[in-house]
Amino acid sequence: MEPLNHPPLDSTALPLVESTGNGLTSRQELMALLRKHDMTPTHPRLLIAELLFSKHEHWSAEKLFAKLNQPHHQASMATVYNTLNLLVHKKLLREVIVDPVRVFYDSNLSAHYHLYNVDTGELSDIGFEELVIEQFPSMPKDMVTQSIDIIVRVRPKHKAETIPA
Amino acid sequence: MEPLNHPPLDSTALPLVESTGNGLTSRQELMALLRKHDMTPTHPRLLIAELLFSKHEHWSAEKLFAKLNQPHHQASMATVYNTLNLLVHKKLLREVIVDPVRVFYDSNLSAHYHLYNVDTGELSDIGFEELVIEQFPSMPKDMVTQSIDIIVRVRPKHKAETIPA
DNA sequence: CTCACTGCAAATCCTTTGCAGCTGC
DNA sequence: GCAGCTGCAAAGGATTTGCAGTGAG
Repeated sequence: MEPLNHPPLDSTALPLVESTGNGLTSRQELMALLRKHDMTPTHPRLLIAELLFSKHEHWSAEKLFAKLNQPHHQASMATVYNTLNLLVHKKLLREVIVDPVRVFYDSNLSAHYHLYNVDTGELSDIGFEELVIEQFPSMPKDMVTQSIDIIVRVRPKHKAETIPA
Repeated sequence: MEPLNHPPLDSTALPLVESTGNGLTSRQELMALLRKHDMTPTHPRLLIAELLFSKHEHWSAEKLFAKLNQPHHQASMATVYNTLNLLVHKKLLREVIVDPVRVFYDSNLSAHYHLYNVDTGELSDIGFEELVIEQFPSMPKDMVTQSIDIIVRVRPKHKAETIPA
């Protein structure tokens, strides 16, 4: 899925690999993926990559760490963060900033947007076709668009607003 | 400036007051504003409100604190945070989350979007008319849209990408 | 006078870093 | 074997909190 009516994105902002997610990527494929991006395919990294790339899902560092700390799975928090940051820099992973205290990582690199349930902290996708931008502002000269993040914050209709103090 | 082709926003998500910013709001007006929202108009709060509401600008807690700590201006960091959070809850201020480590506060409550310069950390406005959403996804039933945050991340064309490790 | 607000400092939370030991190739 | 990676624990930075003192009405 390529940007259609998007303004031109900086080419380096586009995925450097074919969309990795979705399928159950095999061990071999994961190793190849890491190697291709100059990352030594170590055990912890493979475990992390397996979770991230086997299926499009939104992960937080904490959630990932919790999942890893099951039998046969392990990596330290530091390694989880290191690997996540590395994957983001390598553009194999997208950082979704919805809340200063809740950063999500998304292996879905195709153009899409996000729906954030403020009540539950749940994050879900809005397909690229579901939200159409017709007119886009002209960019300042010498500037390139790196990404367009759209977050639609929703909450349950019934839930009364909590306004403290 | 009212939403035009936006999907209907939850009414409580709309400004409860006439757009306060822009003009140089007087001391009296600021006191009235705070009182109207059940906030005791104390000295520190007035100083903070003065900076926030006299002109549409993007403030971080830190920047605000720095500005306050000049002669005749003072408030502790705790009070700055307390006041900012309070104003956000009262919907007199909008939180703009662009970076987990860089939260901005915006007194411009009218519908608009943001342009974030990744290189300098500078945040600027994209007018509501400059970016037109033509098609909007249908919301899950029982859900109301609280806000639509659009952040266009840009960086200087010339600047080489920094990919560590 | 009273309740709410303030400021300080300590506490939290998430994330990063320093560094010694381990591991992929 | 050696560079690169890991884990631990300590450091860091931003925000929050506890609490005694202060000030608005």
